[in-house]
Amino acid sequence: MSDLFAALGDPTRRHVIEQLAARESVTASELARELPITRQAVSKHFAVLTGAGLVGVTREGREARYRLRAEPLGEAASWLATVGDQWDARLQRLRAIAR
Amino acid sequence: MSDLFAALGDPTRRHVIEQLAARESVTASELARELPITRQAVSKHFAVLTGAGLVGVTREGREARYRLRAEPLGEAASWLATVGDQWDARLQRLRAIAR
DNA sequence: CATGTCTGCAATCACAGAGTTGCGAGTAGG
DNA sequence: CCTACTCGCAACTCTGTGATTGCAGACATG
Repeated sequence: MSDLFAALGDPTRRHVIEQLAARESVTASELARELPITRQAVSKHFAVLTGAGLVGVTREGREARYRLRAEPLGEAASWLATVGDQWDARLQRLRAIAR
Repeated sequence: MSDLFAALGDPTRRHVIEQLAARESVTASELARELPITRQAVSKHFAVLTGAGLVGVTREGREARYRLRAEPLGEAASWLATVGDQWDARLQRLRAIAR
C-alpha cells in the first residue's frame, strides 16, 4: 500500500501510467524518446511500478513490453473511499447532534 | 495532485489520516504521545498534509487542532477511477477484437 | 560474422525529506 | 508573578531516490 501511493506520487510515473492506460503496451526506449529523461531513468520508474504491482512485463525477443495492471488502482481507490466514508459518517453524526 | 499522492505515500501520514477520520480533531502533541516519533516530526507531517489540502487547522488558545478535509480524497479517487476505466475500456475493445 | 539495437546492472551525484535536538514565544492556571 | 504546557522556527544528520554515465550481455539483420 505504501509502495502503491509512493509510486503514484511521482509526476513522471503518473504520466507513464496514463500513457500505459491509453496505449496498451510500451517499452522503456519508446517512452524515453518522448520524455526529457534517459532510457535508464524510465526503466527505473518501471521497476518501481512493477514493485508496486501496477505494471507487468512480458519479454518478446530483445524487447520488454510493459502493460498496466488495473487491480492495485482499485485497492488504492478502495482505501480512499473507506477513509472518506468514515469521515463523512462522522460529519453526519456531528451535524445530527448540532441539530 | 503530486503533493496529494506524495502525502499519501508515507505510512505515518496515512496513519495520521486514519486517526483523523476516526477522531474528528487532534493536536500534534496528542498524536506524538501514541507514536514512536517526536512532536516536531508529527507537526512536519501535518504541514505536508496541510500543503496537500488534506487537513485544515484551527487555533484554539495555545493549541492547534487539525481536522480532515475529505474533498482531496475524492479527487485522488477520481483520478484512479479515470485511469482504471480507460484501461478497462481498452481491455474490452481488445477482447472484442480477439473474439 | 559484424554491426546496430534493446536491455539490465553497477557506480556515482545531487537533492528531497523524515527525524532529531535546541531555542524562543505565547497561553492557562495556581 | 511564576510555573507548566503548547507551539513554531531553525539547524543538523541520515537515508532514500531520481537521474546520470558507462559497461556488458542478448537478439535481429545486413
